[in-house]
Amino acid sequence: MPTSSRFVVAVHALVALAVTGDKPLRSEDLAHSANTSPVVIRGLLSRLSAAGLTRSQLGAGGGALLARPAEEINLLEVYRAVEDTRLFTLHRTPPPPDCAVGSNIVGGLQPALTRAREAFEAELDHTTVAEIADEVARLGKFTMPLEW
Amino acid sequence: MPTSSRFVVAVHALVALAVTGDKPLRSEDLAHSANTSPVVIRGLLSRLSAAGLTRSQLGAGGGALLARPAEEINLLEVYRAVEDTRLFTLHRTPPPPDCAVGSNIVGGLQPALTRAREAFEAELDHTTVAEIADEVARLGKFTMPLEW
DNA sequence: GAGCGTGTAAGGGTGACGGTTACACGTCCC
DNA sequence: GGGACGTGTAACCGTCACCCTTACACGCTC
Repeated sequence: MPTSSRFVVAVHALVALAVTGDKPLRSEDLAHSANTSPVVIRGLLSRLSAAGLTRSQLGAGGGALLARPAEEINLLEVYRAVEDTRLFTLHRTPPPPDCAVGSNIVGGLQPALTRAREAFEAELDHTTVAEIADEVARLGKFTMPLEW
Repeated sequence: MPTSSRFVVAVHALVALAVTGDKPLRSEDLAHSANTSPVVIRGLLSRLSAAGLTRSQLGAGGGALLARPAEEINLLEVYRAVEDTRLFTLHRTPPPPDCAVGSNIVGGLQPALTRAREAFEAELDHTTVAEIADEVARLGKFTMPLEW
């Protein structure tokens, strides 16, 4: 089972902020770009700002901004901000303790699962939002900052 | 969002078969060990046998057996047999093509997502069911084959 | 041939997810 | 200072995957 779409949409929003520069973007603008609703975007921005990745300006002319340069935001931070980071679901109901296999399978399996998760997260850790933004600019043949 | 519990339960079943040796185990036995229902186990065994990891003996005294030595079954095979291997969900509805970010975000992000998935799968690839079974036997202080 | 065990289909309960509506609050602009 | 703007959050709903249960036809062993 895959993750939710929150991660990809959150990266989408951060990339949009990165290519736009210092101009605040409204949740409505981001929602249009990601083809979702402003409330969903605001929910994501709420998590991202709690994680220190974005900040918001209220009032007219307001919107969301990156709290840090895009070069200093990596995908692991985004992932942790918006997703449940447990990659594996254990048994819905725990195995019986009187079973030699059932009582030890989780302990025996945990190290391998942890290694897999760490390898996954390490890969996200060394990709930045700026790199994705650069790639998007290259594919879209535009230069930053992008005017909307 | 995590995977389903199918992966962990499938490994559980394979480990149970591994520690038991050549004796077939019924879906009911495996269900008891994993604290789930026989039908769920049979659904998993159906996928595992399709992937060439187990085989089933019908009739009285029948049950499931490993199709190969546990040393030759790695966790990646199990994972691929029972799970949806797409780790990331893209936008629920695709971004509009007239948006410079929306039309290129997927292409720009894909390489990073692929690297993360490959790192994850590579880790699963070099752990075998036999290793997990050994670890479970060590934790449970029993020797294989285990009598039930 | 009788019983055992598998394989699979159908139906239901549960929970996460994403969309929508609604509204209170803070902030900027005139 | 008043009004418009935009955020933040709660509540509700439809949808879907997941897992459980029941049910039953088929094949194999004894």
